[in-house]
Amino acid sequence: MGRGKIAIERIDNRTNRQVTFSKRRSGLMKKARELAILCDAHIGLIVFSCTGRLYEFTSSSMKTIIERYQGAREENNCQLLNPISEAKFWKMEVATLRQQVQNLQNNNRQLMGEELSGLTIRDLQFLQSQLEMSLQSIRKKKEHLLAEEIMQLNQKGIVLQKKNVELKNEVSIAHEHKIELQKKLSRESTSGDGDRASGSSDRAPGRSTANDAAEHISLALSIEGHVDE
Amino acid sequence: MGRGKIAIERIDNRTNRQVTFSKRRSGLMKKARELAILCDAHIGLIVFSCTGRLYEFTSSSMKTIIERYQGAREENNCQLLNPISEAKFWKMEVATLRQQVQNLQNNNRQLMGEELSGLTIRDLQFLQSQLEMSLQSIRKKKEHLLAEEIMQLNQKGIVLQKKNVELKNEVSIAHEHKIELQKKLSRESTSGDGDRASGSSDRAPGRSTANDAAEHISLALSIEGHVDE
DNA sequence: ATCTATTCATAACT
DNA sequence: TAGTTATGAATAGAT
Repeated sequence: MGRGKIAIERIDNRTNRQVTFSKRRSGLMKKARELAILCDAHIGLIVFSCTGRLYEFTSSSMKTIIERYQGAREENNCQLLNPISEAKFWKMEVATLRQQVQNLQNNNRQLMGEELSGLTIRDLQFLQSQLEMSLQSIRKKKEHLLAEEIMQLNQKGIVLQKKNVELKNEVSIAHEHKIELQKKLSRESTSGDGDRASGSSDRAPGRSTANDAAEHISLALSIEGHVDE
Repeated sequence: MGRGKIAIERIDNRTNRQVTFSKRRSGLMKKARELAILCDAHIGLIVFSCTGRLYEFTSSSMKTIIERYQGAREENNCQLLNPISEAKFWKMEVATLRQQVQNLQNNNRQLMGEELSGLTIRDLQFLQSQLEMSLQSIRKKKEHLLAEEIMQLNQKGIVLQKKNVELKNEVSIAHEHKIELQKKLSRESTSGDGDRASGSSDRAPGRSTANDAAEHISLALSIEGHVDE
């Protein structure tokens, strides 16, 4: 990237190397910062130039990162670096975290509309608009979920209706078979009556079953819809 | 760089965040390596994902870099002593607190309308009514504060008006004194004119001052009132 | 994981 | 040392 491509190997020209160091260093730091913010990562970046100057980036505190690194990098760090200051460090860490917990709890309470004394009108105004925005995104999310659920129910309904049509066809086919059989029977015996009545009472229940299913589905949808408002 | 530009702020979607973390992490590591090679720099890069996984890059050895860093930062923390168990205890405490902080942060984010994926409609419904209650109590509190402020301003206004009346009286008394003095003077000299003009121009400013103060107070009140809506 | 349209980073130049 | 620009890299979103 740049006017020309360069091989990744030590830059011989002194000035060039310095310029490139400066540019790429800031690029690297920027990327590190972005990664930390975008992905909620904890990052420590230490850079010594070849002249020995120190540059660093941390998303929180380098001390924390290094301690955590040493902790994660096996538990044998008790001898490599401080044993007593380690205890000190963790104690500090505990204090910091306790403070953080306090702050978060306080924040939480305020977001829940509690513990509002001590806030100025401006603070309250800010809180209010924050909550209004929250509500907006929650409502949006909920609408999205509901819409999805409705779509799924609709599709289920369509499938059921199709099945109903198929079943209805099967029923009428079965019915016709039955009529034919009865005709055969009536031809074999002497009487040709007592057949039309049972035929009409068979077809009617077939249609009403399909209608019931459709009504049931739309009822379910309207109930879900009411939850939103 | 990508199909679209994204703002540098925490990525809400969990999957997206993980994918971006993975991509950008390797990008960052690559850049760090290139910088180290190109410019002969000593680099240590530590990355903890938000799930706590550790990734690192070093141009040489992390231990060396960290020691050099701590040396450069002049942190003289070298004294070997005891209680590893104490350290352990505090470490545990830290772990607990970190968990608590995570939970609180999560809670906070949800109250702020972020990180809503994974919540059911019921959860969202609950969150929504919680926020609506919060808003209600915040609005109430704000109204209370505003009412208080308005009352104070009103009282201030009353005090000022009283003072204005007093001052006006003083002014008119002074004016009458002046008239008397001028009458005496005109009796002593020959001319009896050049007095009425200055008299009327004296009294008019006195009234307009009182009116200005009253207008100013009611203006302030109406501005404060607008903040509410 | 792979692909590609875009945005970004930066090598050379000024 | 800082600013500009042409070009190669990185990567967001889609597959």
